[in-house]
Amino acid sequence: MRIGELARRTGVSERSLRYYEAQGLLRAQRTPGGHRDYGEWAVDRVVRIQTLYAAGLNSEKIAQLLPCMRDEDGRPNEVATPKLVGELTAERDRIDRMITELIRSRDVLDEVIDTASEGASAGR
Amino acid sequence: MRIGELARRTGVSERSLRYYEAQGLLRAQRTPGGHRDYGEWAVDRVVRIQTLYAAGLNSEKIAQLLPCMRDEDGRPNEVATPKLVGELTAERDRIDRMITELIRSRDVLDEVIDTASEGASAGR
DNA sequence: CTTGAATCTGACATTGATGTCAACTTCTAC
DNA sequence: GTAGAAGTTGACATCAATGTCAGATTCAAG
Repeated sequence: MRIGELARRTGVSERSLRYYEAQGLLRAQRTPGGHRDYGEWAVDRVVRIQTLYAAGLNSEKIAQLLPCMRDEDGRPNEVATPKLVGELTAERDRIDRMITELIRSRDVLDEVIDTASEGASAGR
Repeated sequence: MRIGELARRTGVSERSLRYYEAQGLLRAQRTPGGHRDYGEWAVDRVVRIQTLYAAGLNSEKIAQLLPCMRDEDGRPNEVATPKLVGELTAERDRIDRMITELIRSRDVLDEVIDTASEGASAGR
């Protein structure tokens, strides 16, 4: 498929897809005329990239991590080096702390929302 | 206390504290000479601000939200308007989705880390 | 008073993914 | 072959919190 379809199917802009390629996250075959041509696997790949970006990893870490991830149908292409494992562990812990903080923030919002809703239904 | 001490005690840079003030998030008394003078309450306030920033809220939302939060010792100073409640609910749901995504990312990292660790201890 | 630490304001830089625009090329359907 | 849709590259803009620097002022202690 070409870039337009991939963008539509993943909800990611063409601009970002080209950026991913520049970052070494997403390779594409080229047509004789130079247009990018993606296989079905690209959809899954883009979703993964987005998820990892959302978790606060930068392009470089994602580029190192992707080949170590298990495909739905197979084994990883690479195994993380000890250095990478160390960095990923740090990321993991960061994400863990972030989850804790987010839960706290969510609880705060819930309380404010609840308070306002109670106040709206009765003059407590 | 003055800005240096507040920065030290909260781990937030002086630059950011001044920025919070400019955004209407953090008020300060002023000495006759114009230096900022904070009460003890400021420490807690800054921590809250940081937590909400980490949750992806922008300055404007935080400014609206802060007066609706319950102080440790008392009731909120304001109750959220219906409009604000709507916006906060959207934020709450966004945070909720983000937590789900983060957990997924954390799991992915754990798997990659575990795979590499297994491989290091035995040739499986 | 003096001196050095701390603070003030204001300006400019940074970061990194993404938006947007321009000029050009390729593809597809007629 | 031709028109219009879709794709290409490259450049510049954006956003928002924070870093950093400069020059001036204030504070606190001797």
